[in-house]
Amino acid sequence: MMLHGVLDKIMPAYRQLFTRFGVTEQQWRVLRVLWESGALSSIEISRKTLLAQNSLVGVLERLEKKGLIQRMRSVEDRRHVFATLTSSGKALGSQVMPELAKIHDNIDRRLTTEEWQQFTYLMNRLGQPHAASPYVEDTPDTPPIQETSHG
Amino acid sequence: MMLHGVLDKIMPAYRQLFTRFGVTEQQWRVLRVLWESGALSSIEISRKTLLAQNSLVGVLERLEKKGLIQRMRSVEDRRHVFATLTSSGKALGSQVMPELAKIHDNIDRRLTTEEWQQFTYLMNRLGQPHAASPYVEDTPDTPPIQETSHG
DNA sequence: ATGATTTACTTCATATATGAATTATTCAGA
DNA sequence: TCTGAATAATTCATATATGAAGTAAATCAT
Repeated sequence: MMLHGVLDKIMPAYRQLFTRFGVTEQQWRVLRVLWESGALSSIEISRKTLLAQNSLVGVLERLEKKGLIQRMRSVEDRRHVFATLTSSGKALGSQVMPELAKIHDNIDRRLTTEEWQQFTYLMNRLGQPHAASPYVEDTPDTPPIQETSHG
Repeated sequence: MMLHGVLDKIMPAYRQLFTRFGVTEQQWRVLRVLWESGALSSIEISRKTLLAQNSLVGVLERLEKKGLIQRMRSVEDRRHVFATLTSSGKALGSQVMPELAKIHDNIDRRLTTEEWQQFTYLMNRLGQPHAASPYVEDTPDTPPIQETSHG
């Protein structure tokens, strides 16, 4: 509940910025990872943005419709669909970045460096189920392979 | 992003429980506050559950359709719509509670008491815009209502 | 009182989120 | 080689999330 509360308080500022540039938060997340990593397959984008594959389909569609990205199937493995930024997609990035930095900076200043470390530490702990507990998180009969995604 | 990551990791366990009982997480949030507070107006439910009014409309509709709650307009102020639990709504609550406690307990154990205090502290700080910044967040005149628990 | 506002709720259009099922490919094993 | 399991992407149905607009009922200022 507290997590939702914090998100409800910090996201509007971001959302307000993105809508001013005609994209949504999720769409921006995709643009961002593309900006940083170049061409990525849908599944890689999914991992980096924490957006589910099926949700991602629509996001990519809308981004392509806006002319910000381009999709194409891989030649080696035709199951993969790669996405790349178009020139206008890159342009949008450089326009939003400075404004984004302001918001990001403000949030950064809300905690000290030490507190941010604490924050990261606590978030990691919260994400891991308690070991000495009878409770078992949804890991049916999956082999001892460490889950990488979110579900 | 980290906040999303944590939510993605802790929510599935809850969701799995709720779907087993035929309700969604949001629907449960509503049931829970009703269980605790009795009859509540839509706007009060909205505040306590952090669900937007317009989203809440649908949630309440579906809960009513399932026979778990009942809606009726206030007589004093006919703008208010109050919701109350039906007998089966209460029954569901007592069924889910124990299971819910297990999950909640496991999450509770992931941090020590001190760490939980740290957590609460950091979350509050994160929700408040940095004072000495030119950046202004849209904070109307909402009174300083303090959230009590993390469950 | 009465028009202008505000308040509580609802509706709309659009964008996700989620779990289940499909499709197209690739891969592994008899 | 042929078949069945595994992958990556997509589709579907249903439930929200969000911002904007609309309604009806209460309040305020004049």
